[in-house]
Amino acid sequence: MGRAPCCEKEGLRRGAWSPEEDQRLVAYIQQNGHPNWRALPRQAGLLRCGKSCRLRWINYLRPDIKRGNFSADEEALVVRLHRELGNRWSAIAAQLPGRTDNEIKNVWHTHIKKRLEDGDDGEDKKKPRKSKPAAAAKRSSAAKKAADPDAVDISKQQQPFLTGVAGAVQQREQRRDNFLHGHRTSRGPCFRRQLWPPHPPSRVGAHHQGEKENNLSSASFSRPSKKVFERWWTLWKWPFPPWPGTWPGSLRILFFFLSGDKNISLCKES
DNA sequence: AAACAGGGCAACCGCTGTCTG
DNA sequence: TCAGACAGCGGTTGCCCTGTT
Repeated sequence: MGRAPCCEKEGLRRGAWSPEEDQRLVAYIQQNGHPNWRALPRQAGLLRCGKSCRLRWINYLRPDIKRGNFSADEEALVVRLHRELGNRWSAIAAQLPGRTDNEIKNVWHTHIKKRLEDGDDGEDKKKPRKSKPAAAAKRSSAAKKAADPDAVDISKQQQPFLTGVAGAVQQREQRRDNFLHGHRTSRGPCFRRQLWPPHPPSRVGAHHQGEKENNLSSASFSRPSKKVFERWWTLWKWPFPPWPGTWPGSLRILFFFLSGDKNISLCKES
């Protein structure tokens, strides 16, 4: 089965994002969320591929991104998780709030891996990795300036704007993120079947209803379709994810099933 | 001061899994 | 059951920056 390209290649910008593009993307997501990445660039007036927009948002513009060097504790956690999970960067990222899978992957390949190869197990020695001062912060703006001589430093000019966006978007995403993080950030059926039902109904509902209606409120929770629920039931024989110790949360999921209440809190209990 | 090499990170690419109709 | 469409994942690449000679 062939696959259509994710976007028309002609006439689309590539490479480093300009501050103006960033601002457009953030403003659009603030207003509408991102129910459909493919349609987003057109609707937001961006000459970018939907995948590119998604990546930019997830890896750079998202308000809850933590910038700066990894602490020794974070690195140790990455080492330990990598030992347990392998190269499942998104699963590792799920355990490090504010860090993206891409960032963790880069840090692993550029710093941690080398240190481990040199005999440092990464857990005993709590020294932070050596860093080039402000290099990371410089890079993105420098790249933009290279692409656009009139570009300004995002870190100064846009941060207040982005911070303002943070509240609205974060609130909107929070409920869904807490519940879905484990699923969405995992890859492959094996992992999902170990930790989650194959199709958490909330994700299914959110994803597809959001696509159809293209509005943010519908991109939050919704009751799963009959078909989805039947498949889920067939695979698990039980409407709850089989997590030990999570039944209170699961009971809320049951309530969610029965009530279809979109406002129910589904935060996973720790 | 200039040239070069390597490091570091953002972005891209190709693929997979899962959905709906 | 199948085809088409989508989001998301991990691997890879390109380019800028920094340190060294």
